Amino acid sequence: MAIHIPRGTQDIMPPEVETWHLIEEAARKLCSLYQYQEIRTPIFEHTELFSRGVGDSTDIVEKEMYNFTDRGGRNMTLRPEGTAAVVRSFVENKMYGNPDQPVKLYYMGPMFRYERPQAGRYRQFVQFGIEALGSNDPAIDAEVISLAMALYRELGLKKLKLVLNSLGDTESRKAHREALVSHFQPRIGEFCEDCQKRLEKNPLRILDCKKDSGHELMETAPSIVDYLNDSSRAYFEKVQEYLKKLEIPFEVDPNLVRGLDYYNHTAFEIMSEAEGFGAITTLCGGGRYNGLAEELGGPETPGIGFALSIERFIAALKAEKVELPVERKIDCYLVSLGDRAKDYTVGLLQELRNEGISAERDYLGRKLKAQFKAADRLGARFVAVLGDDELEKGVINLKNMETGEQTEVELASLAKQFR
RNA sequence: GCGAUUGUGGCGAAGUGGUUAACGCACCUGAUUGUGGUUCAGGCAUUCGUGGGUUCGAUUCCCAUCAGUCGCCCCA
Repeated sequence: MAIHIPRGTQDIMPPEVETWHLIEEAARKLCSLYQYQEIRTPIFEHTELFSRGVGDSTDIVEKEMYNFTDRGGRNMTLRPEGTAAVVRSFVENKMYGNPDQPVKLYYMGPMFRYERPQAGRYRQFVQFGIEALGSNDPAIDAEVISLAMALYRELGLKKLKLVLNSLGDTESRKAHREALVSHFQPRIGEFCEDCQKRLEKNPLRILDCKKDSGHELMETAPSIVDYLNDSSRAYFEKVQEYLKKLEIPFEVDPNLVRGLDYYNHTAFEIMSEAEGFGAITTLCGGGRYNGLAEELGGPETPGIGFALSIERFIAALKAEKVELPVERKIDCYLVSLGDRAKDYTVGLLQELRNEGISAERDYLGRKLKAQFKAADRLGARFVAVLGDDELEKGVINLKNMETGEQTEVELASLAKQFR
C-alpha cells in the first residue's frame, strides 16, 4: 500500500506552483513599496507562546494545535498563526530599541491547525501577514488594511468586501462585557451549549454564534459601538476617515468578533463575494493587538497586522475566473538524430543555457517525430535539428515553430541566433 | 468531534451476481526510411480503495474499515 499524503495537506504541483510564485512576488513587491521587511521565525515554538499569546479560551488553543513533546520533554507546537511568534521575536530581539520605528515586518510561510479539512481549510496552509509594531496612529491601521486590499487588487480580484469593527480599549471592552453578561444571563438557558460556555469565558463571542443568530436577544444585545469610550471612538472614527481618503470601501459590522484573544480596537476581515465560493469566505483577517507585547514579557507596545491565506487567495481567483499569465515557453528544443549527434547535444545544450537561453532535449530515445511533438508540447519557439550530416558540415537546422520557416546556421553561432 | 456523499487504468468516466470490465483524453508506435500542432491504424502489464461475509461464483449484494470531497463548530 502506497503511503498517502497526510490529511488536510496538499502537494502543490508544477502548473499550480506558478500561481503561487505570482502571488508571492506581488506580496514581496508590495512590502518593499510599503517598507515592510521580511522576518522568518521558526515553524514550531514553545506551546506556552500560543496559550499565552493567542489565548487559552480560543478554539485554536483549545482544540486545534499540533502539539508534541520533544526529546527533552519540552511542550512544543507547530505554529497555528504568525503574530504571536513575530511579537515574541520583536521582544526577544529588543526591536523596540531599533532606530526605525514603527517596526514594520512581514512573513510568509506554513501554519498548522488540527481541523477537519473542507473547501478553503487545511491542516497545513500558507499565510502571508504583516505586523506594524510601535505606533498608535490610526493612519497605520489604514495602511495595513490598504496593503491587503492592494495585493488582492493587484492580482485581479474585484468581488471583495471589507468589514470593519472596533473592539475598543480595555476599559470599553470591560464595560461592554458587563453589559453583555447582564443582557444574556437571565435567559442564557435558551441558547446553545457553546453560548452558555461563552457567557463566562468570552461573552463577545455569543454575538458571533450562527446557531442562535435568530434569537430576539441577539437583536437587542448591547453593541460595542455604544460602549466605546471617547478615545476609542475617536480612534475608530479616524481609521474610517483615512480609509475613505484611500477610497477603500468598507462596512462597519458591530458583530465582527475576531477569534483570537489578543485583539482590541480595530478588527477587520476581507471576504470574497464571488459566486460559487465555498462556505468559508474570509480571505484575510486582522486587527490591533496593543497588549500583546506586554503579555509576552516585553514593554507596552501597540501593534496591528493582518494574515491572509494563499490557498484562499487562489480559490478566490478561481471563483472570479481571473486568468493569470502562467504560460510555459522555452526558447529552443534540441532534436538529435544518430548517436554522434546525440552525444554532441550534451555540450550544445549547455552552451545555450550558459547564454541564458532556455533549452531542452529528449532523454527517452524518442524518434524524430516524437521529439517534435515534445517540443510542441513544451511550447518551444525554435527547434534545432542536428543529424550526423549537419554535424559533418558543422551546421544545424533551425526551425521557427510558429512560421515553420527553416534555416541552416553555423553550429558555432547557434546561441547568437537567439539574441 | 459530528453529519452528508464518493472511492473503477496516468486523468475523466460507463457498467454487470458469471468465460476477454465499455468509451473518451493523454501517451507510445506506424502510415509519412530526417520534421510538430490535423487524419487513420495499432498499442498502452488495472489488487474495480482495503478487510471480512453471503454465494457454486462478486468489481457488482451485506458489514466493517480507510481515504477523498463537501458541510456543521470555528477560522486563514
